[in-house]
Amino acid sequence: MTPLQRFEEYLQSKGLRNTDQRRQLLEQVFNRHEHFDADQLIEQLPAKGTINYVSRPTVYRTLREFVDAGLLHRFELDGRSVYEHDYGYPQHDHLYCTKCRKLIEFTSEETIKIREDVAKLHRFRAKEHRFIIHGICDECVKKRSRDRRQDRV
Amino acid sequence: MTPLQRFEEYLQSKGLRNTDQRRQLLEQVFNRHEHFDADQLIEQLPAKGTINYVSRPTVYRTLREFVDAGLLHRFELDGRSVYEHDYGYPQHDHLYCTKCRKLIEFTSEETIKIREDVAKLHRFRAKEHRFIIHGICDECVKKRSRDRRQDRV
DNA sequence: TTCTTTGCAAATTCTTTGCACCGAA
DNA sequence: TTCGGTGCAAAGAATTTGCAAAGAA
Repeated sequence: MTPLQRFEEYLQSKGLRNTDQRRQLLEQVFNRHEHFDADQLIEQLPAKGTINYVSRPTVYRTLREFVDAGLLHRFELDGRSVYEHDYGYPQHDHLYCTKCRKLIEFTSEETIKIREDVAKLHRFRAKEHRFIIHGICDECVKKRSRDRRQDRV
Repeated sequence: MTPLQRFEEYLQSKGLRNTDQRRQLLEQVFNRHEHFDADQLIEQLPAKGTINYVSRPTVYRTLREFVDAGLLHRFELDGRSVYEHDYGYPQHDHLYCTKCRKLIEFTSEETIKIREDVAKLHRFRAKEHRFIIHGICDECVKKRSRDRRQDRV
């Protein structure tokens, strides 16, 4: 089932309507695979006054629906919401470069095991988790040492 | 070295000043060990008009200094900043009950190992990490099933 | 004295809401 | 025809900033 089909089913089940704006946003969101926030999505949409324009409140409302429908994952980074594909996409965690703000995905079976062990130990009903490792990515480390060399010349 | 001594040293090294407000906030913050956000801290401070009142902007500015000084850790939860003791306190991660909003600490050596392995694999300079498991704590599970039983009566 | 700090008010950033009109089913 | 959806403007929540007065060293 494609994200579109899945979303249509969700709308049906909730008695919601399939509008131009929702289709437009779904297409933009599943067009590419990168992580994004509300502003980045709005930037890649048709501008105000153009055809297919979608207002900011509608973007926020629709992103919430995508999360409810199980199409997107939401998490917080630097105080704002970041979204990524969820539907049909395997569980993973992230490395976050605090220099270039890039998110790198990683998977580790160990993580799930820790989650289960810890939850059992604390009698805790784990629903989901966020494991984010902050640091500097390889590119930024290289760029920085290059810059330092040039500074000395 | 107590947090106060450590902070005084930090202020010295930066050429900053030891004010009533900073001392007041340090005392309030290290008085208890719970996690807190800016609002919770402000609530436990003397009210406006009272002696030892500290304004909201100063609370935010000072919390940032405590983080810079290595006294506090900051992380994001539900879109706002949460602080906890860092200085002299061992590394740990959290279970977060989405029902009662309680934060439960846990430690796991495995977590550090995953962080190291993943960082090496991706040539990533890891500085810190946030591992938060969302779910329902034991108390809330029990309370909920109690409520359900009563509903049926 | 000098330069940092503070409180106030206002600005910012991100997100949500009220409401009148529009539109899918 | 009936509700749900949309855009607009405005409201909110959390946090930050400009500035003049107060205060530490």
